[in-house]
Amino acid sequence: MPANAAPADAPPANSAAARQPRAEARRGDLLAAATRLFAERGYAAAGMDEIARAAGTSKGGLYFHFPNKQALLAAVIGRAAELLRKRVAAAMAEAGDDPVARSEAALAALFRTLAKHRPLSRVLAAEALAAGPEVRGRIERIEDEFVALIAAELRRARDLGLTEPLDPELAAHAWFGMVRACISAWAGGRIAAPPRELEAELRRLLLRSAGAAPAGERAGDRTDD
Amino acid sequence: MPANAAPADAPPANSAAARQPRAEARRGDLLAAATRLFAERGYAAAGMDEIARAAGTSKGGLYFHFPNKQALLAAVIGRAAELLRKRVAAAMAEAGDDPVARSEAALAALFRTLAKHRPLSRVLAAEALAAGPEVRGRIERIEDEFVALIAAELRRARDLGLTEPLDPELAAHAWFGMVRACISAWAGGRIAAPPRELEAELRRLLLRSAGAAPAGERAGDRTDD
DNA sequence: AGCGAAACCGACCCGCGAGTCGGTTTCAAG
DNA sequence: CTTGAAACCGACTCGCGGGTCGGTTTCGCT
Repeated sequence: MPANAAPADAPPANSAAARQPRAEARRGDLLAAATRLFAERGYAAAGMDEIARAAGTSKGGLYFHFPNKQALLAAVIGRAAELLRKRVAAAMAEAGDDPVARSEAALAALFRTLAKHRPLSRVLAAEALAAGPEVRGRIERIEDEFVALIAAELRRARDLGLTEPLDPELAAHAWFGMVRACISAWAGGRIAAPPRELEAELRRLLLRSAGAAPAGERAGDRTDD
Repeated sequence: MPANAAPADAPPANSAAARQPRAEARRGDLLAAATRLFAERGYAAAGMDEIARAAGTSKGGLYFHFPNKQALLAAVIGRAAELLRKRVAAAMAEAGDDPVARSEAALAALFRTLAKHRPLSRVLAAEALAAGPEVRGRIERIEDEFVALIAAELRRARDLGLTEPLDPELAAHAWFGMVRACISAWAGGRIAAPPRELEAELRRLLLRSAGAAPAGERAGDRTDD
């Protein structure tokens, strides 16, 4: 009997194959549980059985949806990437044309999304890097995607004379690093400030580092959820 | 026969007990091999047997020097911490009294040391976080040590009016994050610039983010652009 | 030379957890 | 109601790797 056929990795939303919604829900639970446990105990220490139980199902059920542990991690990361992409793209689109405003918006969206999903950022930041070169590469590519996004805006800003002369790629990496470090220090309780102030202060640091004035004074955009 | 007695964790340089230098050398080889392999394959994936062999010895020999895998990792981290402490302290002492100069020096030392020991920074940055909460805490404490060092200088600088108003703790975390991100992007070949330029550009970003002029411009040195 | 401890070796043990598999339940279509 | 495929279950397998241990070599000391 052909037991496991595994719906691969990303066939849910498209085509006609959208099987029972119940399966989709389970898949979601599994992904959520995996994210939580990977973050809490670490990739290596989190057991498949444990994850399955945490999602209210069994090992067999888990292996029906994901062919192996690596694939599970990959799915978790993929989901995270998609979430971040969506939020950042939306924020940038809403910010208009000004490259400084777009950079600000992108960073703010990144910050808020990561802050809202601590376990996820933990997985992205640390646990996943210990799971082998393939996954490590995958994460690096996602990071670079965002860095490139920001670097492009920074280049435009620089060429328009809105910032000091700088290396856009390097600056974008540095910005990303700042956001990450602050998020993780905050998530670990090593910074006391509430997210709102943290974000404001961080924004000041970022803009000053590029030598840019705070875009237009139209900063009061609402992008919560 | 009492086989393993394990020289604990840090008794080498002090007191009279400095046993055969040959043992000390082995210990060093072991530590080096462990650092390399932890960085390359990850803590979980690196096997004790593999590490022993890479150091030119055997499992038994490895277990003579370190009681278990965790302790080996702890020793690797401890060694790294000591190296960083030494370099940074020396650089700061050499930089005199000016808090901006001291911050610059500390960051530069951090940068250079990490850049010179890629595998080590990899272990510090990622692998070790996946090895359990105890080790994770240990690393966080080391980081916080340096962050506190820089934060203190930043606070002084701010109170002297040498920088814009800012939150020293947050800024220190952000600085640390910038350095880390740039190092890891560079080590991964994702930034092309040679270390010298990278360091210079990074220094510019750091100082601008605090709104501080390079220390040299206020003293005898002149550094136009 | 001869003794004893430090240093080292590597075959073996054993628990743990990823992955398997035959079977059972759910459910939509006919 | 029947049927068969999708979805799910959980006991079992099995290799891998951390840790052990009895034995062997090195070497300082007298």
